[in-house]
Amino acid sequence: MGEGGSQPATLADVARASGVSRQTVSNVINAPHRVRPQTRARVQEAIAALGYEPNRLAQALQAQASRLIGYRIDPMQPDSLGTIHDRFIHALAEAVQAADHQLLVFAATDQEDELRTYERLYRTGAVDGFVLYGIDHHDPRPAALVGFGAPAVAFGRTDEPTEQSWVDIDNAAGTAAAVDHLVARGHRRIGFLGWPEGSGTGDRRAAGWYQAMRRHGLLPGSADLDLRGQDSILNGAQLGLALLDRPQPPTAIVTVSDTLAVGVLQAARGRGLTVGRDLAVVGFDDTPAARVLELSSVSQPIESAAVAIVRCLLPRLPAGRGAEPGTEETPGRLLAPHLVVRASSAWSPVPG
Amino acid sequence: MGEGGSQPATLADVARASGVSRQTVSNVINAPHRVRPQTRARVQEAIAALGYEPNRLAQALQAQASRLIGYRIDPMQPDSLGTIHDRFIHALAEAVQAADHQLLVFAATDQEDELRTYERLYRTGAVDGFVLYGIDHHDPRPAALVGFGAPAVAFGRTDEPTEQSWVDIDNAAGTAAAVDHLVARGHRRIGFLGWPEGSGTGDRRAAGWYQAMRRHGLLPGSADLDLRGQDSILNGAQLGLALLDRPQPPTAIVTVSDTLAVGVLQAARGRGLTVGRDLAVVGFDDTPAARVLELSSVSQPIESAAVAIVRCLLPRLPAGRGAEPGTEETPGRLLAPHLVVRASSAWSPVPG
DNA sequence: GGTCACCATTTGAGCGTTCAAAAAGTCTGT
DNA sequence: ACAGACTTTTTGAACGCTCAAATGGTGACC
Repeated sequence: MGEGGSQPATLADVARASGVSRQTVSNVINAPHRVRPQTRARVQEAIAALGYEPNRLAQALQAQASRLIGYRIDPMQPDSLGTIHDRFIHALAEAVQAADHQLLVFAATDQEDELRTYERLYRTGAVDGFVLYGIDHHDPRPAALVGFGAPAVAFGRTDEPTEQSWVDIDNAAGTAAAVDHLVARGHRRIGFLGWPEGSGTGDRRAAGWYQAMRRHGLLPGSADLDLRGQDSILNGAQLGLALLDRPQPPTAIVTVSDTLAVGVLQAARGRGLTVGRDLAVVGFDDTPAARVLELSSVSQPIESAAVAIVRCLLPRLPAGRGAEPGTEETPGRLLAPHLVVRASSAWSPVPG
Repeated sequence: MGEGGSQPATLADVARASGVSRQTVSNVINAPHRVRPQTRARVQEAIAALGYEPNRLAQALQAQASRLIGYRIDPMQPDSLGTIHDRFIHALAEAVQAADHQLLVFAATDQEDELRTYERLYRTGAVDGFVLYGIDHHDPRPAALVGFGAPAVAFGRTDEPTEQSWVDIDNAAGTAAAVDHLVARGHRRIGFLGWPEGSGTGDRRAAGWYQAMRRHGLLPGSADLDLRGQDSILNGAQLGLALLDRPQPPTAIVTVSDTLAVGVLQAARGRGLTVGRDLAVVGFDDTPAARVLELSSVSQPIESAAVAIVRCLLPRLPAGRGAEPGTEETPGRLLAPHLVVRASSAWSPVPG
């Protein structure tokens, strides 16, 4: 086990110590069945004695596979509350490590720089592929990666109809679950605060509200309770006030994000309403802020998403072992979120 | 520029295309002055035509330097608000890239796993060194890394008195600045909410409050306004109420973290006080939550910290160019934070 | 014109690993 | 005892790059 601060042992060192050739040592590690048990034992002893571990750089060069996955972290946008981005990175790192790869994380100043970096990292062999975060339709990044042949899987759906190129949350199901929950509590007038049309993700969350409302026979009656705006607390407060000042105000509000929901909490307070008693609010993303503020929120199964992404990516990587035939099941590309109910939506408008 | 989806060009390809040997191409890139201008031009033309970029794996193997820095991301603790951890990773990635390195980010399940991973990554040549986050005295990690000779720099001070092994924020100066600011606004009774004794960082922040209070002649008069508890919003609220219910309550409260500060905001609301009008509050870390809640907070210069860390690490890395003699200035190990004043502490208790 | 110094370029080797093929060893059956 | 069919082990080459040393060209100087 020992070993001072000296240079790490190499295959040749182990070979010399156990009186065999380098290749035999290599075989002991990579194809033990080819080596006579007696020799194998002797070599393994030497491996343990020298604390040998194969040099990853040399393996990478020979295999033409760095076993690194590239991932761009974007600077967080200053307006919104803490995101679930950090949860995603952590989950991704874990998933990638489970597949004997590692995560190479880099920063880019803008999108042009990002694209250049993707290409450089890939062409210099620094990474074998990429994971993309926050991708939506019409994003140029997936196409650019396909352009120079880099394997990539996006979190968020891309334009490519083909193969396994993305994994996404079933956003519509999330808002629909929020509506179902509120209806079950007895709410009939349920508002929605969303993002401006055009963001696929926001549109799908809006569609979930719309479909669930229609399913419960609450449309077109509540059609005027659907407002949109940029993702900021201030906007959430303003739009929230607009809803609360309606002649027939909603008893519950579903939002497209926790950020907007926090704004609604402020608006309610501004109108003298106690959330959870006079008004129900449900956010989206289950950020730390939601936990802290006792805000019900739609939680994305982001750990499962990371695992699914890696499962999609792996077979397309040079070092991707062909995935044992038994475990061949197509990974779900659309993952179901689940609603976390907290005090902000515990209230029922009708007695009983 | 072109190039389809074919294999990237190698040094040999460029050499063939421009009619010289591999080494000459290598020299054009790494030591251009050794090559006759005419030849150089021809080779550079071929490089551009083939879109050649040196293979990083091959360089790494030859140089025995991966030019990767290892960094463990820990799962965020569920209780506190969003941290500044994500800001740090981003800043670190940028700083590392500026030095022609990259960041390898990994997850570990516990500390034992973390230490094992450090050693494995280092001994397999996967990384050249490490950056440690959230280190305090008596943390076993720095010593473990020294144990197998891996270069590492910590954010937060280590036990080693030697060399450049850490960079830290001047925590005491942060809380002191908060006190100074409040005193300048006319406050005389300024409370402090800290962490339990034993965390070096928390102790230093407490010391900053204590020293500044003494300097302004407010001690021992206000000595009973110093309370401690674990970092959670609930604790902040409870300790905040304890302070506000004193016979002579404070007019301002400095906290060791934004998390506790948010608790104080809740406590104030619970007692019918409006923060910024009846009570001043200052947090620590300048998290997104502070921005959103208009909470004054001590902001850590985390981008500068990342740069300083890389500057400490670089000369100890195998690929670390010896740092041009001109820029030899010792990087500051203790960085000054600055106070961001917002509505929560805009109030003055005395007229004028 | 030959020796020397100097610049430009090439050759050979090696970083640590694995693949492919060759060589050596072991067993069986006749 | 020897061919054939194994199994086990070794050799040589390669991945793409850079270091160290060798080679080829130029001109200057006596």
